Amino acid sequence: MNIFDLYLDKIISLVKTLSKDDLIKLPDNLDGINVDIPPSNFNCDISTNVSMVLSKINKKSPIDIADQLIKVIKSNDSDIERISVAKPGFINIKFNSKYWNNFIKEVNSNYKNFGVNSKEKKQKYLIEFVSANPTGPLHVGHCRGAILGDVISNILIFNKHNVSKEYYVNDYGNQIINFTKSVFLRIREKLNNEKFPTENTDLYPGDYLIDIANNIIQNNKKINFENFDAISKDLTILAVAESLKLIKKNLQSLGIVHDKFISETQLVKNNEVEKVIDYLKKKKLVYEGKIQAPKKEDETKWIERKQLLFKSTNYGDDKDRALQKNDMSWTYFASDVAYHNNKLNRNFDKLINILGADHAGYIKRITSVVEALSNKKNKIICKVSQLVKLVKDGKPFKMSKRKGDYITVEDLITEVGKDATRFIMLNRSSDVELDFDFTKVKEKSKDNPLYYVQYCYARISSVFRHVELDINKDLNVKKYNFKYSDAEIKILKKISEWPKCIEVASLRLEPHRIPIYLYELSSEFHSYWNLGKDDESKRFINDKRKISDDKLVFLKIISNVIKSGMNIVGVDTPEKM
RNA sequence: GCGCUCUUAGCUCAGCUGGAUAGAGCAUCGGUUUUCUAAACCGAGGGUCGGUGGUUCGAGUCCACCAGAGCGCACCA
Repeated sequence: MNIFDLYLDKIISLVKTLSKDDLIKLPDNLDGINVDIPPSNFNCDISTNVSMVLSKINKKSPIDIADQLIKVIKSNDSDIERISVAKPGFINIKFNSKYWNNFIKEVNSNYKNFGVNSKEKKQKYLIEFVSANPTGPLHVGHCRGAILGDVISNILIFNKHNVSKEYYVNDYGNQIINFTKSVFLRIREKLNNEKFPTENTDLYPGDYLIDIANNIIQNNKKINFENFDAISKDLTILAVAESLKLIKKNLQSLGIVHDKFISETQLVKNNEVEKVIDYLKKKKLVYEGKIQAPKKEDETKWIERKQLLFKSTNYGDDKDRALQKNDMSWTYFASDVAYHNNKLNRNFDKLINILGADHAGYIKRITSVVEALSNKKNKIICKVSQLVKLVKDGKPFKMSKRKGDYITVEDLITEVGKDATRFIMLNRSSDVELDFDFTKVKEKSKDNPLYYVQYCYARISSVFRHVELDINKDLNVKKYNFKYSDAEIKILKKISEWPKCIEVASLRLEPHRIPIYLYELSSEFHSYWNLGKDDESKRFINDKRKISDDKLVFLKIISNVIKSGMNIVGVDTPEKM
């Protein structure tokens, strides 16, 4: 139940009636009309700009139109306490207590669906995220995209969409060969005491490879680790499986579970790459040609060569993209084309890809391919998560893959915990770089928004505990005819914004709006709570250790909104802290 | 050189797809605990929304140009 949308419908049907009776002229397009939250310094609940939109065509000032409209609006709505016109021509409405009683009743009895965007068409989504190379455990850099993807899924699921979460396993190509070689050398180190060549920069030096090597030795006693070429294929499968085990464990400790893992090697094996490229050739979108050197590049070093190219310039990319390497094997892009074709064949309504900032340049070519393959625009949405700058003790902290001194997800979770990581990573728009300060995130104080919101829920729980009620049980109130104070209505207004928050978060795939909303709601609640210090009548529990129904249902709906918000974010709401 | 993203208070950032007097937190200064949880609250100071033009009833928000920061620009994934 979105009160802003409901009122917008009301206003629109009202002006339509007026126009039928020839009392007012309407423009062709009514989309400009909206019903919004007024700034807090105006003492009213909702406001609308109708009169500004109607002003031009009626050749009257917005104020005059507004004066005309408020009489009609008021006489059509018994829930209005006060209606007024403000400066440029806004119509401001304040509701009476009957309205807020109905609101609170509605929210309490349908709390499970409060906030769900019911007008959105239910769709089938495929969201691909993380997809880090299976060459070792995840590190901090992967976290943001992982959490972003997970919470976007949660929002879509909350809105009753069908969502499939997928991880694309890049188990094909040079870096995998290097990885397998590194595992092989670690095995040799263990079995034959041959020193691992740490000076070779192509290899993976990390200590986790020793564990992987040990596991493989333990479980595969029959394999003869003499000749790399003889066993490289089998060893790749084993090594990737070990990596994926680590990655899945990392994801699990972040609270993330993917529905499906798709292997690049499998796509290549099934000839899906050839098939899709043949198809694109027939559509004249793949051809043999040359790529010119970018301006920056030293032209003497540039080797121009005929190769298979995809015509992404047809779709606005700056150059066509290579599909084959000079050894004729497929490029990463080629198998990604096949992967996206595979996605499209599974009949999803929308595809979502979550990418890291360093892959942002990749978006154009992949959206081009999806457009070419599906003949549809906007079938795929790519969402970029910007970098996370790590800060430790007030100083930037650089990770180096070379030295192997990067912070893994496991380190992060043991140090700051899953909930704090998720909440902090989401507390900013994904479009901006994020400072992740270890010392601050660990602090259990007001510096940390997670605890601020959790504390709000814990305070409400403590009231329920004191009056011996279960906060998790449904609350049945027989009669709603309460009188709420201005301070309480302020919070009810904030509650009424929850569906709007969800709507925008889901429409624009911006999950950060949820933690921000929860913080604001908590702030208003804490403020209200402290009123009880000076004024005993504002306390929830009275001197007879009882709580009245109005306060009880008021607390209940706040706690429900916090709980469903925190569920979407994927963090706990402890009843005691 | 090209592309993408960003620029809002001393610092870190919100700003609901164009609305009213631009908001939080931190930091600074000053207050509130015989109390349902002080992990909280209240108050004060702090702003040319990077710059210049444009679009319109109305711009932090949209467009153009300029400046600055980050990321990317092979047959690496």
